[in-house]
Amino acid sequence: MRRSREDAAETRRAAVEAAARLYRARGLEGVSIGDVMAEVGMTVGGFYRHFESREALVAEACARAFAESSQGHAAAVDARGRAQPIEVLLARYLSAAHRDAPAAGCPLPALVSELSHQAPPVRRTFTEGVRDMLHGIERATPGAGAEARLALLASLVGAVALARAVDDPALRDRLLSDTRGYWKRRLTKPRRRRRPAKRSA
Amino acid sequence: MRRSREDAAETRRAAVEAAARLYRARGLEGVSIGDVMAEVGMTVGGFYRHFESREALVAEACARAFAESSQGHAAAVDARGRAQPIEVLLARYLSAAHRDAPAAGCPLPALVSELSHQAPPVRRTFTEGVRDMLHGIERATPGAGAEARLALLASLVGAVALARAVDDPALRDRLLSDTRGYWKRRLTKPRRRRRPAKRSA
DNA sequence: TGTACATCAGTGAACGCGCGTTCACTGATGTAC
DNA sequence: TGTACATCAGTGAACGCGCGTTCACTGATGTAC
Repeated sequence: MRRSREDAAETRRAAVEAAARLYRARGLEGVSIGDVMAEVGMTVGGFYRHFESREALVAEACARAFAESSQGHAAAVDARGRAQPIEVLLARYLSAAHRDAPAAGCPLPALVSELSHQAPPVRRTFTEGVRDMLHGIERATPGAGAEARLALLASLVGAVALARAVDDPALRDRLLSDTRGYWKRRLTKPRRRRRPAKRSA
Repeated sequence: MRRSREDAAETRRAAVEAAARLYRARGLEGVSIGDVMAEVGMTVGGFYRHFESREALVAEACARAFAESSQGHAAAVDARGRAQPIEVLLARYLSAAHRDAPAAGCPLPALVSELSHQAPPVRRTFTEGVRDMLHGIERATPGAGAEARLALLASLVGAVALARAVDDPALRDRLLSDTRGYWKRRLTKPRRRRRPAKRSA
């Protein structure tokens, strides 16, 4: 039952996309090759026509997940190429919608603590993803220092990961809203609408 | 080969302790019951004399890991029961030593992203651990607001988890030191050695 | 205190299961003439 | 353009393996008298 080259390429693409979703939703250990192939309507056997090993798929799916999600909130660049204000990034990243839909969200909170046990190629991909997100933050916080940016990155990832892990609804919400409130105040305090007003003039 | 009641209790205790270490080091999916029993010098069969199931051990080992680690840096209480200053908590939690020894460290960064896939009892235990750590932070930051404390909690967990996940040594260090630098400045800015100095007196 | 027996902590083999990977096979697609 | 053949995407069964759990067994410990 050979398929055309286009069909085959599409199968491969769909498998990577499905894996990128499933891994974020259930974790790297929670998804088998059979799960991924079933998701694209095929059986396990065909997998090895497209990928050398399970690990190869994991690495590729991670890369794809980062690409997808940085087109979303993390990119912080709008349709006209302007950096989006930090408020938008905070509101999107630290939203209940993001917390409740890991399959379509940022791979960082979904996979952080599994990653130290992964093979080098996967960790390399992940590291690139962290750098990408840091660049997004830099674009969105022109006035902030390097330390604040790293602390913000850690805070975003930690808040979403914790909000997903915890089982108390109130705490799940507070983790997001308080973290959002803190950084919004910190990073938009000056409120320079036109110019900063002099202190007593 | 029956053992005395004391020996049996010690076996159980040692198994929980070993599991608490192994789970933090290798993740919940990376440790089998055989691994845990081998660590205490026994074979798999004996396991079910002490625990109802694997899941029961996971929940208990999580609780134990939190108890251990809150006696360490997270407690923020010294030998005389005084709350330790926030600098000490930051320096310990965001240290290379903590990053490089997950087996003895805080379970939060070690297990966060695996937790949303765990059974209810494990998540409940974990949630308690998050609350404990938040209380530790509250004791160490008497002047801070609720939002800052949640943001700090998220930042601590995120920074250590990311620092472990990433494979670039420079970034591994920056995640810790910049996050530490940011919060130290934020939370100890006033520098009131004795009293705050009046602005122009 | 001493003896007889029940208990049960730990052993090690066995179970069913799901996993990653391999393989002989099939038949539509691609290619050479 | 038409035909003959090689290619190879996908199938489905099989493999070896490690896992969580069960079980008959063992012999030291605990208990009843």
